[in-house]
Amino acid sequence: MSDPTHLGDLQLAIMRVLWTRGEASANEVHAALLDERGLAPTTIATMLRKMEDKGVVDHRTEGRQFVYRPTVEEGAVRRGMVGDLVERLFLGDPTALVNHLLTEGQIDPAELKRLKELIAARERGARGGRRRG
Amino acid sequence: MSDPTHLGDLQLAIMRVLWTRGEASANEVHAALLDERGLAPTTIATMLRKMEDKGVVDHRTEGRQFVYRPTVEEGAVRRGMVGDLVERLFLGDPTALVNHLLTEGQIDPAELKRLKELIAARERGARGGRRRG
DNA sequence: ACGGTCGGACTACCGAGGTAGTAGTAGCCT
DNA sequence: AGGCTACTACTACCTCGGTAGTCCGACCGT
Repeated sequence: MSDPTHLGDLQLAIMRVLWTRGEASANEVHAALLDERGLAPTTIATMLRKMEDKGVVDHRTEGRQFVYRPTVEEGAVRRGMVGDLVERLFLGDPTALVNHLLTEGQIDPAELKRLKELIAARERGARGGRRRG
Repeated sequence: MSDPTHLGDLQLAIMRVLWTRGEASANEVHAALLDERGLAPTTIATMLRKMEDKGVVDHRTEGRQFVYRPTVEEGAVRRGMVGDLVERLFLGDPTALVNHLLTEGQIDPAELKRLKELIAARERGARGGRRRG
């Protein structure tokens, strides 16, 4: 439990707001998500509390209101969720996922050269080690 | 809501068995998943029924037992779930997912050249065409 | 000081995945 | 035929995401 690596849809949307703004009150989050999903303010507040419970956000009190802040980084969540998907759907082989992306036509042909550059950069620069851990 | 594009972990494992073998009885599925996750046979059977309910599998009766068959293809599920993830986590940009895979070091350096070949193949051959529908 | 408003707290509820026991039934073996 | 066995069907629970109403307390303005 409390695996910060599994977030639902709403939770992700909320996290996105938090990641973008650094921090936000429940109200601000609600406002930010209003057009995207017309939810009641209480829903957002409840979700935020549940998320704090789970440990993915944090809050401090400012006046009467809570200002929430993410406690997990976007990268970590991405890693977790992508890793999870790769595990479940591609038996742990990330390359298979890339292959899927490629062959299922989800990648714009125009993007292909960008990808090649990415790979080239990866080949040059990144022998295994140097993630900022 | 019968979206065949969202399957849980167990469901995926079951589908994998079904995809691999073409069809299987509840018992066979159970046997196939026994070491991977030590579940009760009834659990598998229940799950299978729920999945039939949801429309992702189908069964025919053979003697006393049900032989289940997938009604959705692996590719469709992959497309759905990967697309979902891309939507939720990468704002609909699949290239960003590839980029993530690359920069997060989840791709073996050795795989990089395979990827380049994949991309090259995609650039050459694959203008939308050659997969069945 | 009092009442209104704003916002968090609590509570409730739904659906789906997951897990499994028990009941029922049909077929088979003796 | 009668009982055993191997299935499925039913049912029950738990967890978690999602959704929202209501309540209560604090703060602010008059």
